[in-house]
Amino acid sequence: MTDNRFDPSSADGRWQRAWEEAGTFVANSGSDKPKSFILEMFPYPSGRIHMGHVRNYTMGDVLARYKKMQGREVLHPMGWDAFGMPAENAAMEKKVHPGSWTRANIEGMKAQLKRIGFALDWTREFATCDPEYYGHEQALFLDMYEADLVYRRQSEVNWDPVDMTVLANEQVIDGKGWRSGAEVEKRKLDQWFLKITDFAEDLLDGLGDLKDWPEKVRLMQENWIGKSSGLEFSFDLSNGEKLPVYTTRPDTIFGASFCAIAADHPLAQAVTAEDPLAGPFIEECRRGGTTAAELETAEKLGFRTGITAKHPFTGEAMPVFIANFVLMDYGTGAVMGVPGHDQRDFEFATKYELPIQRVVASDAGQADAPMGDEAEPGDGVIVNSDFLDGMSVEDAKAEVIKRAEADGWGEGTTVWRLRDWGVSRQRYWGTPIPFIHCEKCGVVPVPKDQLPVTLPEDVDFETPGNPLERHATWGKVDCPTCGGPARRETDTLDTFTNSSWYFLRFASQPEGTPFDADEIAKWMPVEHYIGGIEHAILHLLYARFWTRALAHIGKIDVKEPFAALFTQGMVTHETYSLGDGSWLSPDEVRKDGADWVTIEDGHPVTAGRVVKMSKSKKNVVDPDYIIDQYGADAVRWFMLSDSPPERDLPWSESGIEGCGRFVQRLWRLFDSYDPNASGDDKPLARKAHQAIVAVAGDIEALGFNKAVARIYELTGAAEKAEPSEARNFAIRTILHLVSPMMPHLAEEAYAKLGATGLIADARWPEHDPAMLVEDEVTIAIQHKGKLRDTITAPKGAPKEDLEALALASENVQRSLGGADIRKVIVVPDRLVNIVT
RNA sequence: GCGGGUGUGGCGGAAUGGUAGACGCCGGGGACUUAAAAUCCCCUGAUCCUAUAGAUCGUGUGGGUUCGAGUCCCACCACCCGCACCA
Repeated sequence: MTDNRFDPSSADGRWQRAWEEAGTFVANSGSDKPKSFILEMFPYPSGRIHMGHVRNYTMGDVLARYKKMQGREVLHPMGWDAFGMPAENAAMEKKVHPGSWTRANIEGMKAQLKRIGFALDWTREFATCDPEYYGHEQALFLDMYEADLVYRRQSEVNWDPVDMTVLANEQVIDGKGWRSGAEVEKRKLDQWFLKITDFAEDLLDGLGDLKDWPEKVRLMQENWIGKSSGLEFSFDLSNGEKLPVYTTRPDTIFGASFCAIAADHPLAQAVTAEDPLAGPFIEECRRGGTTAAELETAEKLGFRTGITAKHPFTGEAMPVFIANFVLMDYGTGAVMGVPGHDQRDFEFATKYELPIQRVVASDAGQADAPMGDEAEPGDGVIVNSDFLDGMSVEDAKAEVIKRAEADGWGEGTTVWRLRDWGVSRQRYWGTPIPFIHCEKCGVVPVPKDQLPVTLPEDVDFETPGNPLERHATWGKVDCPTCGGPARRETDTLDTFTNSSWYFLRFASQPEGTPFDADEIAKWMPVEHYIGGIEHAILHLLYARFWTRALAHIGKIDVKEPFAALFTQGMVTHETYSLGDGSWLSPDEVRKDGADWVTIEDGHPVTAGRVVKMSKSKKNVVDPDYIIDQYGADAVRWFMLSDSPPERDLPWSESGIEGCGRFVQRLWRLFDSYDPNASGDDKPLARKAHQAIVAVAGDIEALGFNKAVARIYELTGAAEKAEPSEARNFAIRTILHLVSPMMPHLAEEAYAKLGATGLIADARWPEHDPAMLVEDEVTIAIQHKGKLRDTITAPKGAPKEDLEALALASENVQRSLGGADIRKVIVVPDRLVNIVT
């Protein structure tokens, strides 16, 4: 009895070793082939590879293998985004060192990745927590410092007054510290910043060149950078001072009825000295977290300062409020309130009973139309505004700016929503910021020959806060300038800096320097960058910024790091819960008829919504376990099938079973290959040629689900066909088309069919253009916009013939019922539509 | 709250403004088998019907443009992602 089953448990490892021994996927920068740099966002070593990683890396892998088949020299590397908070949390909870926890995770996850058979160049692997890597990062940071792209200033953090520690936004839950439960306060600290705003205009302009980025990501970045033009001017205040404000709606200036300033505005501080009630209000504003979402959803609160501002045109005295929704970081930290045409101002004015004046209307006749129960921020005609009356919003903006500039009390300015990037973290497990504080010399950079500034190993996490700060000796150094006693900077860099240049280190990793510009030039930009949509703004913007900054200081000659971006969807799974709200994992439940019950004792289970796999909801499946059952190729196939890659992929047991079956189905098809078969089968040969073109197109567009569907179709056709040369051609074609997706099965079958060498080194099949064209097409016939019949006609048949054939149809005649034909629309090779 | 996205059979989805539901999963029926697994074949949006080479309805909801709309336009609903210290 011949065993015609494919056995992944022996084949997977065998071919993975074969690739490794042959160095099949080691990138050769010296090759004269055209280069392709395929990159997926590197993982944080959290402990185990999850299905989301598998999906992400499978997509990149198919592309990498496909590009290789197209004759490209491919760089497809992997590494570890290894700094970050979870390692410190593990240290606190499990009493393990963040470093050893991270290293152990990397080892385990690397083994998991290797089992999936990814075409990765492991020779370039590194972790961002390697002193070598972060040392180079420190050098680059110092380069940026020298180029005046780094500075220090005060900035707010979430402060836990009980744990006496800085909290990440994630650690603030409903305004309270996650561990202590104490009400979080905003506190100002001296912190390090990168001048990303220097590149605001360029980062915005650059989006226009990113044709192969999703439109939505470009839009999000555009809105994030937030270029706006408006008027900056000063109100004369009743206390004799001036209050500079910025507005994007100078056209509505006649509708202004109050001014609002941020709680940490200098004027607010001044008010505190005179009004005993101001202090407590500012304290109130200081409570709670620092996130924009929190600030904007919080109730709008104001404090009447008693100061008034004089309207520049009407001379009217308007009250000045301290308000919790005004941001000190944006514009001047003060705004004019126009309740009629700004929703936030509207709510504020309603609450504090301030006048709401219409100054924009749908037309001039509507000047006295009453305001509804919300603001009207839209376009219209200016009314009730003296010399602006009758102008469009746009003209009025220009007119007010013109008058302000002519009269010298204000000027048109551009303001960016984008703020400089605060990179200071008061944490241990990150890149030490390479500076030294000297009482005599101030803030002094660590000399480059003393890099890397490495993290001390002997740290404790018994108490919250930054272990670097309380380390007995690490911080004590001599000042590099004067030699006197000094202290190391204890802040570490935001982990987003680690991921802002790792792709450059993948492309080139010399020993003494971060990278070599000539090597970089060979590989960059990344041809395809694949990762989650959650990185649409921050990571991608920071990486674009670092690339520009490094180009600006002459380190590289690359403008945009990622030529094409693809954002893949999440892997989701149904959730299971008991009545008490506790979650159950998929392997704790089974289906009993239409219901779900626990395997253990048959307790009824509620099957809940399909959501992203997460440990907290227990709706996870472990890749290792699935590979044990079905092999790597079935898992890879599942990751690519059915769901479009940019959308969520619902994991299902029946789905992976189907994939497992298809692996065997293909194996039987390959097994049925008859080298002695003869004879033609033109329709099948045509399908094969069409598939070569279609699957290539699908892969290049990252439409893996469509490529999969086409392979199913061709497989079905080949299975049904009688043995022939054409059928053999179809089988060989399927083998090649499927090889980037199911590489282990493909290698096994390739060898079985008598080929020498690896299919991983093979070329994408050639197609015959003459074989792509169909002879006959099916034409739809519509009457009254509905399908009445279909006819078969030669491709390219003239309109008159199609019309005649359509009218000859019995169904069509019945539908017409003798009605007069007014018009016949013929779309060649597609349809005939009869209009009566 | 602000910015961005998604919505099509029981499920995942396909469809340059031109035959809605390709392909897969589930389900039903049959073949093979002592039986099962595996495999193979057929059916599978809903309703009506004289059961058909018929009709009507149907792509989140409500309108609109068009000979023709899942696709374009307007308004809405639901869910998802991001909001600068999660990565």
